[in-house]
Amino acid sequence: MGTTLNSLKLLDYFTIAKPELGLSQVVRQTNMNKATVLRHLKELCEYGLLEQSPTTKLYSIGPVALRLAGVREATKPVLVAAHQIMKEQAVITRESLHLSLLNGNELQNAAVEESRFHSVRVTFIPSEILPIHATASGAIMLAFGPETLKEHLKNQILPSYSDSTITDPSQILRYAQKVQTSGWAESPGAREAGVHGFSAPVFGPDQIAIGAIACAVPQSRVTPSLRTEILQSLQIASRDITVAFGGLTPAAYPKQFNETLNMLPSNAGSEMETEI
Amino acid sequence: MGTTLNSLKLLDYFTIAKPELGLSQVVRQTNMNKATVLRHLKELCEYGLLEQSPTTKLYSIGPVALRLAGVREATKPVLVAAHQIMKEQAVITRESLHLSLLNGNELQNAAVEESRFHSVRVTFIPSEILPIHATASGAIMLAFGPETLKEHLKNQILPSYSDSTITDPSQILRYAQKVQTSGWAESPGAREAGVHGFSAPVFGPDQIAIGAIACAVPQSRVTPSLRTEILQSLQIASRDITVAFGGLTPAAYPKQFNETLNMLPSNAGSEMETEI
DNA sequence: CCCTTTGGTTCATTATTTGAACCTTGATTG
DNA sequence: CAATCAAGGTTCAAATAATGAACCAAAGGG
Repeated sequence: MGTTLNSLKLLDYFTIAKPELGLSQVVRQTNMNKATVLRHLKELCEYGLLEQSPTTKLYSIGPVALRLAGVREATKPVLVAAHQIMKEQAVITRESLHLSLLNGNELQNAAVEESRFHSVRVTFIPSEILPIHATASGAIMLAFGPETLKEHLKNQILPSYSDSTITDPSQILRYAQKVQTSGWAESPGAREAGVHGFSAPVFGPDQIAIGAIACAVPQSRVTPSLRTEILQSLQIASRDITVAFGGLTPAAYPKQFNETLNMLPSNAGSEMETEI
Repeated sequence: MGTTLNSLKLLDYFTIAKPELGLSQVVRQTNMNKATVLRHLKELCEYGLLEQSPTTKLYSIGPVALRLAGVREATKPVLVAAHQIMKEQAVITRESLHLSLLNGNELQNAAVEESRFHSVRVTFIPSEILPIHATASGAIMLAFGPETLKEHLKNQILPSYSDSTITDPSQILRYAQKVQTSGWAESPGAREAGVHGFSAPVFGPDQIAIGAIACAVPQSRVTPSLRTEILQSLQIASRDITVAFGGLTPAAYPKQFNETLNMLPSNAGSEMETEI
C-alpha cells in the first residue's frame, strides 16, 4: 500500500454531510497517527485538493477538484461514461438496460442500451417519463430517493396500465420499504403486460438516489437463473454508474443482493407469477 | 517535498487540450523515472483520480474528480451563487448569459442562464471550450487574465469561424489592450456569424481574471439601447460574481463602463456593423 | 529481420515516512 | 484562578516505503 493512496483516502471523509473536518476529527476516524494525518492533509492542501480555513483551521475540499472535474467532464461526460457501463452489462445479461434520472418529481429516461441478442426485446422511448408507481425504477426512487417523492405520490391519481398495476399508494410505499432492505426492485408487468422490470439505484453525492438503472425483459424469458444474472449485473452497474456520476453509495446499502428478500408487489396475491 | 505531492503533480499534465496520456508521454514531461511515474499513475488510478483505458492503456482523469467537485460545490457553492446572479441579470436584459472559467489555458463554459423571453436565442453547450481569439470572453481573459495566455495565443494556429474572425495575434492583443481601459469586450460575429457577444471579467483573489461573464445576442436584435442595458447588467454581474468567487476587483478596473471607449475589433474596418 | 518504442517488472539501495512523546494555545470547569 | 482537557502542530530515531538502472515482452515500422 503506497503513501499516496493513504493520503488520498483521507479525502473520503469529506462528504456533503460533513464537508469540513479538523485534524483531530480525521485522526479519530482513521486510527492513523496524528503526525501522519497532519502531513497528509498539509500535502493535499499544498496541491489544492484540500484547503484549510485560516481562521477555523478546518480542512475542506479545495478548488483543484473543480478543475479536475472540468477536464473529466470535457473528456468523458457522465452520460457517456454511464452508457459505457450499461453496454458492458448488457453484453453480459444479453438484455436491454436503461438509465432513468430524477427530474424534480418525474423519473425520466436518460440513456438506453438495447440488447442485440434477442429479436423479441423491450424497447424504450428515449427521454420518456416513467410512472413512479408502476415501474421497478419508480419503487427504487421511492426507497432510496428524496422524501418529497412519497408526498407527490399520495397527491396523485395513479393510472392503471395493466392488470398488475398497483394504484394504492400505501401498498406501493409498503413495497418501497422492502426494497430499502433488499437493495433492488422488480415489477412484473405493472407497466405493460408481459414486461418484467428489475431495477437498482444510482446514488448522488449526498447518498440519495438520483436515478435508477433498470433491466426490462419479456416475461416469457424470465427464469431463476436469468434473474440471478440480471441482479448481479444491476448491482455492478449501480455501483459503477454511481461512481461515474460522482455519487456515493450509502454504507447501509446491501453489499450483496439477496434475491429472496424482495417480496413482489402484486394486486392478485403473493405468488411469483413470473417464475417458470 | 512529499511523495504524495509528486504523485498529484502528475495530474497537472492532464488538461482539456490533452486529456489522455500514456506512461511514456508523462515520463518525458516530468524527467522522472519511468518506474516511479508508473507507480504514481497506478496509485492515482487505484483511488479513482485517474483511470486507464483497458484497450489503449492511456490514462485520463477519473470519476472521483466529480465526487470531490460535488462536495466542494456543496460546501462553497460558487457556481450556484453565480448562477443566481446570472438569473437576475438575465431577467433584466431578457437575454442569455453564460459564465466561462479559465482552466489552464482553456476557457470553458461553466454555467448558462438561457433567456426565456425570446424564441430566437443563442444557446450554449455546457462545458464547451471557447476559443480565446474569437470570443468577447477571450478578449476579456487576454486583458485581465494571467500573462501566460498571451504567450499561449502566439504559439497557436488560430482557426477562423466566420468572416469576422480575427486570426492575427497582434491584432487581437491590440484589442485586448483597449479592453483593459474600457473594462468590457464585445465580439460581433467572430465566433459565429449573426451572434454578437458582450463580456466582462470575473476576478480571482489575486485580482487576476479567472473567468468571464458574457451575454450573447442575435445580431439582428442589437440596438444602442439594448447594448447599454446589457453592459449595465454585465457590470453588476461582474462585480457580484467576483465577490461570490471570493475574488477582488482591481482598483484600476473602471467603476463605470464607458460605452464609447471600446473600439470594436474587425477584419474589414472600424465601422460598427452591429449597430442598427 | 532488425530497430525502436510502447507499457510494465524486478530488487538492492536509498531516503522518506512514520509514530511516541512533547509543545503550545485556547476553552471549559471545579 | 489554577487545573484540565482537547485542539493543532512539532521533533527525531527507527521502520518502512520509494526509488531507479537494468531488464522483459509485445507491437509497429523500415
